Amino acid sequence: MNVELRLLKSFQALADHLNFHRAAEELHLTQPALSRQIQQLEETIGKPLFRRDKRSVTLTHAGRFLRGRVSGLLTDVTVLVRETREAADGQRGTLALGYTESAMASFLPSLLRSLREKLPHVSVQLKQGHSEQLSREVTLRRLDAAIVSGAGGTPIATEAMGVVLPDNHPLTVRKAISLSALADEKFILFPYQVNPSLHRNIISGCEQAGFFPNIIEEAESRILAVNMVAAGFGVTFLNENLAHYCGQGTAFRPLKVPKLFMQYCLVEPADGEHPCLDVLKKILTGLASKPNKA
Amino acid sequence: MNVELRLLKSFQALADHLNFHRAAEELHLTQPALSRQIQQLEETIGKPLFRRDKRSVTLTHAGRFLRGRVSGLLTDVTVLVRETREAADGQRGTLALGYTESAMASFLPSLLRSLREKLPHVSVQLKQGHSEQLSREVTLRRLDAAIVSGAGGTPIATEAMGVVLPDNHPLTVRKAISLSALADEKFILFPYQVNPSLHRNIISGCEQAGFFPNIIEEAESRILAVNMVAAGFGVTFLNENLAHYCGQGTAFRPLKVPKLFMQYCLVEPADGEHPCLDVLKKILTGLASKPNKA
DNA sequence: TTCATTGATGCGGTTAGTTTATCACGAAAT
DNA sequence: ATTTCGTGATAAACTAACCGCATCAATGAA
Repeated sequence: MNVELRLLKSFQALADHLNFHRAAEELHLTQPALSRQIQQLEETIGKPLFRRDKRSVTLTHAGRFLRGRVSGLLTDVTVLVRETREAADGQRGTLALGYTESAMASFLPSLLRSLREKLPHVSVQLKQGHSEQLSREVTLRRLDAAIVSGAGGTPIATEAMGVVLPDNHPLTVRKAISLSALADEKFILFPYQVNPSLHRNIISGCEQAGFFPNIIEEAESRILAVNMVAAGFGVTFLNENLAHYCGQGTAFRPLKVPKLFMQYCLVEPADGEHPCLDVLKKILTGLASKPNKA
Repeated sequence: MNVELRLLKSFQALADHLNFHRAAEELHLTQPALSRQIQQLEETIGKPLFRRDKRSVTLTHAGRFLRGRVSGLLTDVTVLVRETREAADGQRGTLALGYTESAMASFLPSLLRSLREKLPHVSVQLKQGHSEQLSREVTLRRLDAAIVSGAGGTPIATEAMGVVLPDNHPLTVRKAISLSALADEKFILFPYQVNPSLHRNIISGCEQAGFFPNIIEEAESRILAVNMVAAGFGVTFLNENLAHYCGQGTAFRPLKVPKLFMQYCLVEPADGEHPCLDVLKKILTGLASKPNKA
């Protein structure tokens, strides 16, 4: 014999009314049906829960104990059902989100803040990584989605790039620099494997400006690239939003049109139906309407 | 449509195995039955919990959320059933116990200590009062039982009484005093209403010793009676176990046979089937075997 | 193709639950 | 004392739910 929630609900009603007829009425049952249910519950427990005094029903010791606990259990169940429905709508649960360093350095903080506001009960599990690696983890279902720089998903944001020059460089006199003016420079770029799309973007951009960039170094991080510029190794490109990375010994200048752009994409799994992502995308379109907010 | 525990158990099994056949096997069901149950659960939730990929079953977002919570709920239920069974055996629940001042002053502390040891999960709610009042509350079911002095229940302990004399009283030279030697004394007793049985006991004891006691005062509490003895109003009777109540100006002397006794009784309700009381009675017989332990 | 494995579905039988009607008991009213 | 009402338990008939069997459709492997 097995306990079912229906039996516990019947028990609660009877414990409240201490009267089979009225309790059955509240449960939309007939009195004999309730009688059987209570018998069944008492059978599974093994001991009587009510004392039938031919005139009135009273709780036994075990019944009193149970009464004090059923209520909590039943509300637990209804809460669980409700919250599961909310989870289906994306209001609850977990969102494992991958992101790149550059995304975190620009629009991701405000995106996450909006997400927390819209979905306060969703726990966002963040994991930083490189674009390629994050995309792989999404297809392996170890991440629910990832925000990467480069192609490979739905575009969600673009950021213009600028040039980082040594502060003694003659071009620093200009407020903005055209790509063709950099034809003879030495370039420090990201490794191709870390962000192939950006790498290709830069090279094709230079080729359209009439030269092939002389890449003398590949730096693992943006800060390292800036430091190498300060040390005089060459010049590098940097998102306009990250211009504050440039400190002592360097100067940041935006590019003239045609600019170079860094593309951010949202990578989702094949049958992606994670409901939180719908909310996230809605927030993204909201952010896009007021560009470069971060 | 309503959620039943059977459905949640089936959900858990399928969420564990992600395979209808193996989950059904574990549940001692056939695969179609499980299929229907999952459909039914998804119908009540309103959203799918599993993604059937024609080749494999995976959890949806809502399913993942639910999986993390069902386990706790199901164990809550089994724990509740188990603890209710324990409550029926008296291992859990509440015991509302009335007691008199004198009981607490003698054997009740050790009784309660034993009770806590035998029934650590039973919360004992104590209420002090006079015998008559406590017996009434038991019949009104506001108390599960009461330990009173006097008749009216099953006898559980007897304590010999002694005499409290002013320390300048000539009888203090004797180590024990016969009741008949007190024929000419003035007596301070408990009010009749507070403990009629004791009152009657004392008077009939005195009559058998050949005199009717000269009651000059009725004191509400034992301490008060002792103080009145110290003030020279007369003499009083006191349980031997409470001899330490006698301080400055008084002297306690046991009675010679035939002694006076105070009877303690356990008062239970008419259909008393509170399981904790069985344990309590077993402890009481244990205490009786080593008398005057407290 | 052929076979095995996946989950879904239609059907018949069984079980469990519900209803209606009745019984046995006790208290209160007459 | 008798009647009347209200209590919960019970029997029989009906209904709905559920389970198991057989089968189907879709997919992947040999």
